[in-house]
Amino acid sequence: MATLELFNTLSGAIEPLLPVGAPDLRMYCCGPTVYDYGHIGNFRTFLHVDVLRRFLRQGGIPVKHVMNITDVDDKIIRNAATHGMSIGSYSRKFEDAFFEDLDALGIERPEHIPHATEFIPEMVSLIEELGRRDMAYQAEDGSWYFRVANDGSYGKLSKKDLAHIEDGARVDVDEEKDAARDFALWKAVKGNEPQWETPLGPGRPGWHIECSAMAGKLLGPNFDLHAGGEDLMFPHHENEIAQSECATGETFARHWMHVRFLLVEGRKMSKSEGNFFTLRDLLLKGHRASAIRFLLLSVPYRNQMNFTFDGLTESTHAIERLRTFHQRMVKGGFAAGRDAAIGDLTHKAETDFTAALVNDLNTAGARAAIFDLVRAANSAADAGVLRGENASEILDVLAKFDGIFAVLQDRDAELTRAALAWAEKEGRLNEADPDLLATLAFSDAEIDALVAERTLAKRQRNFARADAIRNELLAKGILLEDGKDGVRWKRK
RNA sequence: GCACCGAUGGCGAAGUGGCUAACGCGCUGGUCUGCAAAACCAGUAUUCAUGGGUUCAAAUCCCAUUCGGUGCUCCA
Repeated sequence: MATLELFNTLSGAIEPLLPVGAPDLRMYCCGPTVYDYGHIGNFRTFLHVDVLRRFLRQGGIPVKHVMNITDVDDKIIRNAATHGMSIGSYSRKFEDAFFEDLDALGIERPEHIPHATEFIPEMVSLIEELGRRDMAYQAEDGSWYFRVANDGSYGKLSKKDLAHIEDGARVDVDEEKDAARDFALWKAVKGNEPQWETPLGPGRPGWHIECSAMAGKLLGPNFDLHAGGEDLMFPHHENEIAQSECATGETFARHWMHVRFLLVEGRKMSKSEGNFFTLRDLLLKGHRASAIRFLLLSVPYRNQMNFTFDGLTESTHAIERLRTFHQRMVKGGFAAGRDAAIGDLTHKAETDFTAALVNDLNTAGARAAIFDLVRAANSAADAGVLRGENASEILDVLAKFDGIFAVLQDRDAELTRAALAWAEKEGRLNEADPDLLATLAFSDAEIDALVAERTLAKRQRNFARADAIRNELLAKGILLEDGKDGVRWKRK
């Protein structure tokens, strides 16, 4: 397979991404700070990183992927206090929720998931090394800061005009720091906040040093790729580079991938705009996990994407079509043999699919290649030209597609039920869509009984009664489909 | 204020110098059906925000304008 060509923020150019110095591709992706439930903007980033790792592995490149969990920070401390919970149990709760959400969205687990609080000694030695190299200093209150002025290459990732930032009115003036843009490596303890006794003095780590310590420990001083949301580019990633490279003298990550922001209904997602959604919010409204995944992947990672409810409906329909087509191929019943023209189209779809992803992970293009195949194959099947061997070749291509997009297997109902069970436990069932609840409250047995009655009515050509039952079920969100093999029903 | 990104059909969106501007959804028509639904098929932008320029050739490059978004501060 051709080598993936991925945009590199550091160089500003599209470059091949290959493992260097190790058989597997070593990558680090900034994980969540577990202070609340994840929102769909968070998941857009993790979803696109998931596509990256799935595609690399599909191309035969093993991946060593590290994603951290920030389990101590100001927001966790604040929220835990207001909920009367310990820091540990509070962050644990949201970490568990985060992984449930990743599973619901079909996001694979990284190979390593380190917790910030487990790497305090590594952070301390990193800061000590920076101190020895005159890149860090301790302020009067005991906090440690990074001395930006001594780092000649500071700003190389975000290409900031540093002089301008220094003049900026929005940088807080901190009495403790030597320079406004110096950033905290180690925070001296305040009050009874969580703290660690270390050679640096008592305190807790700054945010940026966590990632440098964990990436350095698990991936080595230099590695292949560092990924994250675009907002992390500055200052977080810039600071990671500064700390790591000044301490080790080596290039930190060679390749940097940034996923662009998500808009919701055309505006930046924010609680005050009323367009802030967690994954759980959407599941409770009756949207399917698969549709959310598919929609968030439908726009390539480097483009800003507008998340809308119309888009969610569209994705739901698109997935239905793909699943129906997949079932048609699985079911088979085609004449033996192979049609050469369909075989060529199948091969072209596969080639186009891979070519799109090789080209800076063009997920929209990859999707289009598969829909081309769906249309061509359906036409061929309708015309009776599609043969058994064609179907199995097509299934291979669909497997390749689903190895990246992961939407063909229908786990949606199960995931929605899980979300409802969670809402019930949290006393938030009132946030669920009433229609969704009504539909789920209707038992399968009740539905089956009505469907049977309707089938009987139809056989007696009592269409008025049959249609009345169909409408009654429809009003409760149950759709009936009369197929050749009997009646199929599904919840809307 | 400074910096950066974007503007493609009803909606979402690919395409970044050269065949009829992908693909999805929607819509319209058709097949199927007792009628529907579902599924499938077909059709659906002479044109790429606006104005100028470069070129044999521009949605694609350059300049200006308008609008939208983002960063500079915790944020995926």
